[in-house]
Amino acid sequence: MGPRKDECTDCKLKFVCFDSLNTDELALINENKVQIRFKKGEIVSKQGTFVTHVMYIKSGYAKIYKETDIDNSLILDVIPSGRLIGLSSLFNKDNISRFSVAALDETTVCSIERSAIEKLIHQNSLFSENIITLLNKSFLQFFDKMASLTQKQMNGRVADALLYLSEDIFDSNQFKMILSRKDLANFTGMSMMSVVRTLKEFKLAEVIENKNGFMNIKDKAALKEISEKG
Amino acid sequence: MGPRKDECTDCKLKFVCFDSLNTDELALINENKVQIRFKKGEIVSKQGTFVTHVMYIKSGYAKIYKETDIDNSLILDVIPSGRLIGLSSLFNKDNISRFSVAALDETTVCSIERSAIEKLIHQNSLFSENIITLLNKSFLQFFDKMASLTQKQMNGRVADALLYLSEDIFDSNQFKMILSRKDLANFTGMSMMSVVRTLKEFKLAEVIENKNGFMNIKDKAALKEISEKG
DNA sequence: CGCGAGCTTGACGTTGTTCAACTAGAGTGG
DNA sequence: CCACTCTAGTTGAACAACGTCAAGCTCGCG
Repeated sequence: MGPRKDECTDCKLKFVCFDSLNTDELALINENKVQIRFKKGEIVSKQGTFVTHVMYIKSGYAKIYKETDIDNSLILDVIPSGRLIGLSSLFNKDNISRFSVAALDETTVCSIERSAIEKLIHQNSLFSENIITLLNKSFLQFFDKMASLTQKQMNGRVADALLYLSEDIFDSNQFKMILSRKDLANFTGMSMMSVVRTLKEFKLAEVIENKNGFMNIKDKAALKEISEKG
Repeated sequence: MGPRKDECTDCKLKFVCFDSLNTDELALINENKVQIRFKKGEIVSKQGTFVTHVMYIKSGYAKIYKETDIDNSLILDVIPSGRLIGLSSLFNKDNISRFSVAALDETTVCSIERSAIEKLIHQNSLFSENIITLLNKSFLQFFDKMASLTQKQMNGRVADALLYLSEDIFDSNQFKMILSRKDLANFTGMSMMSVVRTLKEFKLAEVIENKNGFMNIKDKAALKEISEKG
């Protein structure tokens, strides 16, 4: 978890909105960022602290979660590499973070000064458009998640979570289970025991396979049907 | 519900982000907008259609909702006058609306060409900042709503809904109940019957009063306590 | 080999939904 | 002005969904 400097200009991973920046602008980002490695489980950013940075996930995975009660939280989203965290705090007068971020695996984060991003939004309208596009993508995604959480029951919600991991995060039917059962519970708004029972049902129905910390979606069609039936 | 032209430049109601526009820019909005009146219950914009406009609520109230099943929906938000709807569709390639909008009362809407707003975002960075600020305010609000819906049980969710109406929409302890029981159910993720029972409890505990379509919050402290206990 | 964290299981209790019957009030036509 | 109808709201009883509790398991690690 030591700070480190890599050049943004050389970064092969720069994504979406960074495309619209010229060399000078990338240099501004470069001067105002720190690269940090986190181990699995480490907290990247803590709810209630001041938001001074936007985080770019260079490699690994992170979860964004709201801490509600002790021992209870809500995972708002799972973030793979190539995506930004904390855009929703831009231009926010009340500077206090409304959520925490933690690494779900060995994860490298570029922590970029918020003010640098805000400056670029002012001077580069294409960058600004890209930021708005990114925000709006998450927006629509959250609407769907909200509908899933409120309108579906356990089978449907677990199916949605697995499909989300498979399609949006890993783009594969087989993936490492970076979410613990407790995490899955907090992601679906269920108790851990209910998650376990639901996964067991799926396993018995031969819809999924789950061994050694890996998830294998054997029958995606069935999973989609479960998701749609609610 | 006939179209009509009022001058944006004269509009006393122009809000937040429109402050940052100069006379020419306001004129662009003016040339690309239509003002429409809706009666209570009328649909302003329908899920599944193409998004071509951003809507400004000039007077009245609207609900934004996702239609899930027949006879079931989820109210994402209630919008009072002075606010914009449809910002989340800006710069979205996939142009199809993910939610419906309906009037909750006699409501006047200014329907503004999406492309005009997008053009202004490109040419006026302060406007662009204001749009991002607005988007982010809703973002943080949705996080809270999601936490409420998933972590609290009925009493807490109904309390949250009433507090939201009281504090964020009407800014008063007494207000016209623009949401029907069914609406309240779709807003809190409950069945209508459970909403009725919960409100009855609140009435018996003298926390609220509810007659002739008006809601009166008699004991806000108690309501807040219910909200916090979950 | 033993310890502990994460996971699994079953029995049980609570929460909230469903169904069905009923009521109140608003609008309609005679 | 009165029945008539229609919709929104209300109520209770039965039931399903889900969480809680407590016990036991598994596997990696010292």
